[in-house]
This record gives sequence, C-alpha cells and structure tokens, in this order.
Amino acid sequence: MRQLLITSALPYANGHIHIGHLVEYLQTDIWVRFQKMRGNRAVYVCADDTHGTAIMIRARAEGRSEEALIAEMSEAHQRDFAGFGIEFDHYGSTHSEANRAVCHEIWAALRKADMIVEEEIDQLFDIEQGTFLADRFVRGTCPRCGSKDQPGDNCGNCGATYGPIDLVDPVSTLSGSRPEIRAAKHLFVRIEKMHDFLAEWTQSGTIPTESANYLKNFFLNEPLRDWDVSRPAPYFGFEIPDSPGNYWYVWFDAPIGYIGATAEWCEGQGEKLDDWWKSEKTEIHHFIGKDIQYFHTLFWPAELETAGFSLPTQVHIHGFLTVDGEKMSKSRGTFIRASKYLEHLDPEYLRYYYATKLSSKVEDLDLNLEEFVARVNSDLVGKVVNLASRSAKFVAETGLSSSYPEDGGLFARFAERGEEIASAYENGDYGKAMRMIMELADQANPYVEEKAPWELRKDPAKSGELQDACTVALNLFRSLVIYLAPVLPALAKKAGELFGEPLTSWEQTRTPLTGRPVAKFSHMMQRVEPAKVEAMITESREEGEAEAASTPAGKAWHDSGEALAANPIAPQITIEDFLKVDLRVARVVAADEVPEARKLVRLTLGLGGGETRQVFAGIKAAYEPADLVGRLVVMVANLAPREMKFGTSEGMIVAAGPGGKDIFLLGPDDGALPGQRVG
RNA sequence: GGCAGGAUAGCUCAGGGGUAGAGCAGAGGACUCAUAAGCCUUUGGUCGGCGGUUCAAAUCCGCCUCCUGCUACCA
Repeated sequence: MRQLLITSALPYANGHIHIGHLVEYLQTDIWVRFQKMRGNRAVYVCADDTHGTAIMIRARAEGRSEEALIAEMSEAHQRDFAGFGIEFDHYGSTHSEANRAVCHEIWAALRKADMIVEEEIDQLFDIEQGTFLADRFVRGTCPRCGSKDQPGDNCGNCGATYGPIDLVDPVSTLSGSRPEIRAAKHLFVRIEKMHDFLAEWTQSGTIPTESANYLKNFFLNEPLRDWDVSRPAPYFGFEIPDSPGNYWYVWFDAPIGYIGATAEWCEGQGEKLDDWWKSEKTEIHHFIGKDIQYFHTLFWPAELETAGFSLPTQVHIHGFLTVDGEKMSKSRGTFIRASKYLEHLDPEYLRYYYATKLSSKVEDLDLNLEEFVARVNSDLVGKVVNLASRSAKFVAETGLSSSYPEDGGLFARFAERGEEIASAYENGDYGKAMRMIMELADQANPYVEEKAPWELRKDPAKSGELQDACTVALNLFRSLVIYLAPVLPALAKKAGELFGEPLTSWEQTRTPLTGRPVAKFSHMMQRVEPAKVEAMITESREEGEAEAASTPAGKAWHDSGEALAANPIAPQITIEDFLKVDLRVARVVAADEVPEARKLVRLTLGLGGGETRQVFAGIKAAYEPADLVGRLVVMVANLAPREMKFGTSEGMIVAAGPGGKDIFLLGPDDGALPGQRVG
C-alpha cells in the first residue's frame, strides 16, 4: 500500500473560486479518490493563501481586519469546494500557528546554510497609505525618454528598464499621492547555491518534460538571482523572527502552507509530521497550474532540500481553462463562479466533462458549452445510467440471480480492462480513461438489446432468463460506475444504494454481485438542460457588467503598458503635418461582405448630402457588416485612392487594436454629423 | 524574435512505417424496457503544404504555412 500526500495549489483569499480554478481541484480530487479506491493511503491537504499586500489593502478598504476578511473567504472557498464534491482531508490557512512554526523551521535551516543575505534597497513609500509600494502600484514619467504615466519597472515607450525609484514624478496608484523614497532592508535567499541540485532535480522526471525544458531554457541557463523574500512593515503576514519589522513575502509562506496544513491534519489524527514530510515512505504529489511552476520547481525544492524535508515525488502541471475557445471573460459571461454554476447545474457534469478533457500533458483545456451538454447527456445519461434505468425495475421483486449467468464473457472483459483504466488514471490521462470506460459502455447496451427483457417478461416461462439478463446488465452497470467513481462520487453513491453495498474499491469489479435484492430504481442523473447553461451564462454576464459599472469613479486604472510597448510613439510632427490629414465624421451607409477576401469588408461611407466614398477596411474578423450599417465612424477623407483586388478604396476608417478579432472602431459621441471635420 | 505544443471526418479528439479510427452531429431503418434514452445500417477524410528516406509514410527526417500557449533580461 502506497502512502500518498496530495496537494492542490492554495487559492488566494482575495477572490472567489471560479470554474478555471476548478480544473485543478477536480483534477486533484479525482486522483485522490482514485488512489483511495485502489487501496492506497491518500491524504489530500489544501489551505487558503492569505497573506500579502492585496489582502491588506482590501481589508482596509472594507474597514475590517485582515483576519475577518480571510475567515469569510476561507468559508466561501470551502463551501464552493464541498459543493463540487472536492473532499479534503484537511483544509487550513497559511495564517496559522502551524504554518508559522514550519516557516520558522525552514528559515532557520536557510540561515544555517548561509543562504540568506541582507541588502538595503531604496523603495517608494506611500505616505498616505503608510506602505511601501510594489512596482505595479507605481506609475510615473520615464527617466530616459520622458514618456508620462509609465509603470514602475520599464518604459512602454522606449523600452528602458529601471526601478520605481528612478521614475520622474512617481504617483502611487493606491492613493494618487506622490510617494517618497525610503531605504529598507530586504532579505534574500541565495538560491544560486542550489543551482546544481536544481539542474539535476528538474530533469529527474519529477515534472513534465515541457516544464523541465522551460526551466532549463529560461532560468537554469544562467546564475539564479537572489530571491527577495521579505517585505517591510506594514504587511499582512508573518514577521521574520530574526529581523523585526520585516515580514515574509507571501510566496515564501504559501507553499510552506502545504506542510503547515499537513501538520494540522497530523495533530488531529495523532500522526507524526515527520512520517509525511521527512520519510521515504510517503510520496508527495503537488497539483499546480503552469503559471506557478516557477515557485514550485525552483524555490520550493531548494528550500525543502536545504531544510531536510522530502522533495515532491511528482509535480502535476495543468494548463488554463478556456470557454468556447476564448479566455474566460466577464463581459461574455464565461467568467463563471463556482457558486454560480452550482445554482444552475449538477457538479457531476463538470467533473465528468473536465475528466474527458484532461491528460498528463501541460495543455490548455477548452470548455465548449455545446459539447458539454452533448457529452454529458449521451455518455452518462444515455449510455451509463440508462443501463440501470432499463433493467433494474424488472428485478425489483426477484432480486439478482443467485449465481452469475453466462454473459458471453462480458463481465470478465470489463474486469480485464480495469488495470489499463487504472493506469490511465494513475498517469493523469483521465481523458483516456473515460474513453476506455465508454468503450465498455458501448458493449453493454447491445447486450440488453439482444436479450430484449421487454420480450422475455411477456412469457412467464422465461422469468429466469429475464432475471439473468438484468443481472448481467446491472453488473455491467456496476462495473462502469466503479470505474467512474473517482470522477462521479454522487453517482457511485446512488448506485451503491441501488445494490445495497457501497462502491468503494476497484476490486469490486472482479466479482459480480448475485443473489441479493435490488432497491427501487429512481433517476440517478438528470439530463443537462441547455436552458440552464444559458441562464448561468446570462447571469454571469449581467453580474460581470454590474461589477464593472460599480467601479468607483476616480479609482486608478491599472492599464497595462503592453500596447504602447508593442508599438512605440512615432517621431514628432508639426501641427501643419497633422492638418494635412483630413479626418471626417462619416456614416456607414452600406457594408458588404467580400467573400473572396480574407480580411476586407466593403464599406460605403456617407459624408452627408449624398456624398459617398467606397472604402475597403480590414475588419472582417472583428465586425459583422450588418452591425456596422448606420453607425458613425471617423475616416481619413483625403487619402490617395488605392486600387485593391476587389475595387478602389477611397480612404480609411480609423480603428485601434492589434488586429484580427481585436479591432475597435473609433466613433464620435452623439451629436456629431457626417461631413464634420475632426481635429 | 525565441521556446514549446498542435494541424487527422461538420465538431471533440484517439492512433501512429503495411486496407484511415472512436464518440458526437447528419441520413436511413427496425424496435419501444429505458430520462424522445438505446439498437442496426450508413454518408463523410488525397491525416495542413512541398520535398526526402523506404519495397511501403498519416506515422520517420527536412523545409514551409497557419493556429495555441509561454517568453523577450522578468517574477
């Protein structure tokens, strides 16, 4: 029997759980349940990640203590997880005494190994908020090229890199005030000392090949930089014991939370922490997203190794979730909170759908809503549950046959595939496992069809045959549900009730059930109603919009500098140069598809008084021609006509964006009239 | 620009030197126990393009095109 300690990444206490997070927790929960069904000892721990500036600022804004905020969020997180059937053996918090104790232990080990260095660094300090400012909370004028409103680390215009203290006229985005420079002592972990160890460990098969290559190319090809692990007060976190006034950076104590949570679990179980974190006996498995590989595959193993803790046996890394092929989006309604999903849909649907899509590769996963409905309905309701649904009631009175009937080797074949299915689960290839299980399900329904119990029951002389056929069908159903149980615990529970025996072990697929009663059948799973999916999306969209609308006026925008960096400002021109460009308000009188063109739409622009221009615009991917008709746009009216493949273009319309689907036409506010000059 | 992954049926994907696969969707049929579920039959693909290796390439190699993600001195 293996002894396994399993973790998912700790969710940050600043936000609610959404369907993107759930990929990871469901992936982990399925693995844990699978291990338990295989007879292994598996302990699943997790915790809320509670520290950091973001929590501190939010608690202040809401006028309450950080402790009150994180307590509320922890409760919400755990409610969401429970709603999806995610079963932790222990759920803790990084803000716990257990975690503090482990932080102290690891810190002492790092000190002892001479891996901590101190350095005085100048930082910007927001006097109004009374806090030091991380790079992302500062904007100002670039010291090299003078561009205004640049972020604290590099200039989007000229590409210069600098620190926030180099900015001319810096502004705090928290308060809008001008911060001052203050010197502060920071503590760094000299991780380069572990370079050789990490170079070897990352290539040892513990992490996916893709990730190993990534680390090798981006970090391990040069000396590793010192890691800044302290933040000066005020900071919500743990004070560093030998450096009063300094706190551990949130990313220092977050992974340590895995150990802290284990310690709390041990406390409750009368177990020894050392048996779990300092013993060869225990395998440690982390499940994380690809965005936080860096912390889990470099700093984390380096700390563990230094402090004498076990290293992870395996780090399972998954990709991101997209919905209908796009990033989750509040405006599209695809940014769906776990709690919102549960208001409308059964968690088992999502558990199954994600399972069909998960593999051991670091791949993004798409939730295609149409496919979601189709898969769940046809696989689970149509194929699997249907088996019980069409056979249970015929044996409600007689129960199962006293000995297992001849079934042409079906049950044995199901049992034989068990190891193969198990190995797919073990490797994280849930999609493969689901395919194999559905292949089996596809053999079960034809059996029922061939035996035709609805015919058998008409002839009292064939009652034995009827009972046998249903005994086979129900046993096949039972095996399928056992194989699916890690994914569908609720279905497994209901099926267990049908048979009067819980389905808890893979071994149960080896022996058919006979000679026992079958409970009255009732529906084990409802079909997914597309209308409910619709309703969920609509409500998510409306709530997303409401949230956006309620953004307090005057709050600082956190616009990224990417767009400007990607396309720096052009050389200076004079007002005369500018006036050469005759921009006019125009109305889209007609917009036609150009089927042969890949990007172009043919627009007829009206300048008032019947004056029109034909313009070809490269906006096909972004706009439906029909939606454009009637709206006002801004056009370059005196641009030299250009012969194009499909006709002459007599101007341009003005739009922003990088291209493709991301094109945004400029339009005048209400009141502008076609023909008016823009300047 | 760099790195990684991908391109196979309308959709989602599996496979992987020797007759192209599954599920869903589509079409036709028989049935009616079952949540209008299930069963049978069937349409549909020069496996992204061009070259190479080979008796044989969807599969191996090279080049190209297009997608997706990450990344651009940064945690």
